[in-house]
Amino acid sequence: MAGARERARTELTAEIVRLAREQVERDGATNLSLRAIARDLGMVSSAVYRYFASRDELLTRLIIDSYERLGAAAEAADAAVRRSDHRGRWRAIAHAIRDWAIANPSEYALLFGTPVPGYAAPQDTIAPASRYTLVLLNLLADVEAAGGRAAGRLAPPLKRDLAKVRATLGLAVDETLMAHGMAAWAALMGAINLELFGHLHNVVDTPGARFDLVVEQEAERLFAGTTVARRTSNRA
Amino acid sequence: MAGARERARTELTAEIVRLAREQVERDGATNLSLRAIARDLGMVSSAVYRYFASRDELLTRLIIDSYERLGAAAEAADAAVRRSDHRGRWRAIAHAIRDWAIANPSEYALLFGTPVPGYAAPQDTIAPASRYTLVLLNLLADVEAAGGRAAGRLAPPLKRDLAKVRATLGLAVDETLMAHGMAAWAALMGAINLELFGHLHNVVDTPGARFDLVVEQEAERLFAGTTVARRTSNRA
DNA sequence: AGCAAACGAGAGCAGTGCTCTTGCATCTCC
DNA sequence: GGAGATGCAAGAGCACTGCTCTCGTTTGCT
Repeated sequence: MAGARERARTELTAEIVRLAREQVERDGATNLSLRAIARDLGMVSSAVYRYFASRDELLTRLIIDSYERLGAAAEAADAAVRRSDHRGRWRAIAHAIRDWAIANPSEYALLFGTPVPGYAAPQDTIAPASRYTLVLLNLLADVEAAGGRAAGRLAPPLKRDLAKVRATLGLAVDETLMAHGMAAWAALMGAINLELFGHLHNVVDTPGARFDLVVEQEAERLFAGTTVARRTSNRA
Repeated sequence: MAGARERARTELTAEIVRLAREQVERDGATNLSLRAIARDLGMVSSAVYRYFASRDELLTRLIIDSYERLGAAAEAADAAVRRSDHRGRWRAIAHAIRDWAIANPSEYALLFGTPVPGYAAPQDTIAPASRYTLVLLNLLADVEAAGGRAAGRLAPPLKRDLAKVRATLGLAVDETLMAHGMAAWAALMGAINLELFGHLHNVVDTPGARFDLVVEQEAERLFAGTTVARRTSNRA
């Protein structure tokens, strides 16, 4: 089995992806060049098209991989904290996402930056894309199970959407709590975006401290009503 | 005065910018092509370089214009609300920013999406860039003047940075309140980003309703302690 | 009137994504 | 094991891109 041809194919495919990722990290996604990859490989440009039908297809592959890495980072951070320490888990997840973004700015931009105009995300990206959000949703479910509730009243259409999400994912999370969780998610991503895309220059030089603030504020909002876990070590 | 040559120059410059903006709106910033503009103008591509030294310079011009428009929209929305109705002003500003983003997605992406790798924002973009944030900061100053205070303790380095900002801008805003304002700002931009860049697909179909939620939550956080304005019409 | 600056046109360089043909290597089926 | 189908790399080529340089012409200022 594993004919020489097939093995060469998978190896070359992996090599292309590796070089592509290097290029994206160095020059950004817009400057990804199939021809440059071909040159590095000692091949002619048309040969690369045997492995990826187009530049977009290669980009899609990179996007999927990046989502998986981000998801893995979030999962690992979450898993390292005691299950009942919801605040600690939130902090860990949020910082893991930010740390990953800081460490891999080009990849983060690939996922959360400007979408390429012509490019429509294919179906096979949505599963990996939801991996890191699932970590947050699972945390919400645990909060709910521990008796956490969120105050407030939701607009009926939003409530309906969220009920649908709950049904689809099979998660036991109250719509209101989920809505608060999504607001926290938006604040988290917004803080990272502002920091990473340079909108804080000439404003604040310590984005890390500001990020902590956002995380803490969201924690306060999400877990203020939670009546669990005799207050033990809550510090990160 | 206004020699024919000079007049022709300013007219052509304006025409180039107009065509460039059209192109960005239609095809996105990455697909902006000087050659295409030259074609539309009936000129040869090299002639355009008499007016803009490079593609980046033209993009910078577009960015500045867009920041000005966004700033103007925010200012207008703020001005339409009674000064003492801080909640209403926050709502108006937030919705104005979002509405502008929805109406001009490509321009918004130009401002807040992935920065072009090689591109460093020139000095002359930072003043227009801070125009819409100034609207928010002025609101904070009014809240402060009305006796609004924010709870919580800030990390010393963040507090120092914010004090510097206050000194630079000459704004009378407590650091803690400013920090809360910046968190609200991050949440606002995060919500818009997620909505506009398609990260809510397969999650929530009514981003408008969800956006309202974020705005309301931030309003709650910012103005909970404010002890002003006998509660009158607070509805948008 | 004379001169310098501004200007548009054109050719050209280096790069891009992508297609098509051509010949060789490999794998598969009889 | 040989014959035919398939996979693959190479090369040429098309239609683009940003940008540079040169070369006449037009314009405006002195």
